[in-house]
Amino acid sequence: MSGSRSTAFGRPREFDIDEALERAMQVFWARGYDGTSLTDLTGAMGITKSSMYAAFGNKEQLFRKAVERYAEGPASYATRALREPTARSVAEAFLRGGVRTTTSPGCPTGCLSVQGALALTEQSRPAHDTLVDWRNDAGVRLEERFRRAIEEGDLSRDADPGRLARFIMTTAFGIAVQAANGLRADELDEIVDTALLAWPT
Amino acid sequence: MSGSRSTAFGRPREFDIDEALERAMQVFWARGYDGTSLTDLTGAMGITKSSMYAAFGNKEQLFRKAVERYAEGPASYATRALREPTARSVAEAFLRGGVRTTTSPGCPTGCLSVQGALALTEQSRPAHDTLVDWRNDAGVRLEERFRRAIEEGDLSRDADPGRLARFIMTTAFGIAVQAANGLRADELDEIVDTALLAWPT
DNA sequence: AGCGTTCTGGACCGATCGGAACTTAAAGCG
DNA sequence: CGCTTTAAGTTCCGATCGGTCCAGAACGCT
Repeated sequence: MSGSRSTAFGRPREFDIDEALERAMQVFWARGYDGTSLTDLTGAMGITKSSMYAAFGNKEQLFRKAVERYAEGPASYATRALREPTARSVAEAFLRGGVRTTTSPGCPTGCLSVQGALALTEQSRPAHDTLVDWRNDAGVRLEERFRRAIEEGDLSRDADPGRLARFIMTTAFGIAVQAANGLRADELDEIVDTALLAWPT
Repeated sequence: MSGSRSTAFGRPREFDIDEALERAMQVFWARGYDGTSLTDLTGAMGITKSSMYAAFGNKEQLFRKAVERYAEGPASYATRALREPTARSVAEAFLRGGVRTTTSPGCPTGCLSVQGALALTEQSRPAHDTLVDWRNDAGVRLEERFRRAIEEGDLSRDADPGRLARFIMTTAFGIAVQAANGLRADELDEIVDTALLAWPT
């Protein structure tokens, strides 16, 4: 973890490591892991390969850190949504947040967790697995939140938390693909409206 | 279009062009356009690069032909679904078909049209555009079918065909991602059940 | 000043990328 | 039999891939 030590010993870093990571995240977001070369990355980050390797390790570790930054930044709506008071408002906040992030101006369309490494290749396996785990974790957290909602009484005891979580996650993933397909935010919000019609009363 | 001429003039082709295309489709399906190298392709196809170039042109054209084969093969459920008698049964057949194809044993999980080239890179732009067009076309055909259903009276005049089509497409894309995520067919079928609860009465 | 430590820029690495070229092989036809 | 045509197999191409190495530069510390 030498990348975050700010107590300078030796020559100080000449670039902003957060800014560089932000740029790397944007490139991975737009082009995916396989489609992004070191030249793409260092070009966008404004640093040389040696600086990148010294600060982040290698391409694979840089991707992992970019995903972490994505989770805490553009995808932070997911964690925030879990704090909504009812299961239904959790689901709605989750989907609305997905719409906003996948269509945010100045950012690539779509979702890094979906288009970062959906296909599985030899060299993208670590990146692929990272994203599979993250997507599944998100579903599990949603399921646990829905289970709590049943205990709290704002969701019917007949409801299946796992099934609802998988449905919401599916809708969110579909929205990410549609955003990459060029759909506008208002069209995606209509999709959220429609999906929520399936929500148990 | 010299690839399909079977009237032999000159040395006859020693491999089955359909079989080779099938293999190429499978590789693109699993690894995506960017993640697939010519070595991957020719290795799976059992031919050399020169044979591939002579028969299919280049990697990009091979991808296009693989997508066409996918559309007529594994994804043919989409066209068949449109012939269902009612809008609702069209939607259900479309989604059930998606579940079956994205979880078919012996084939890669997920959907070629989604994971073939979701991210946009310099070299994948043609493949990416091909898939964007195809996905949007599928939505348009669904929308037209729903519009016809309104005229035929099996769908309410209050329904919005475009909105419904986008919702069904979104669910189908989400299912493709979930399949790539490792969900089982029965879990995906539950998602279809849930999504159809949003269908207008 | 000298030293240890860390960062920078650029040269360099073997491997692989998509693709072209060239030779050899197998067919029909006169 | 040549002659033409097309496919197969091999070699080679320039470019790029992810990654390493090294000399020099910029700091804190003594």
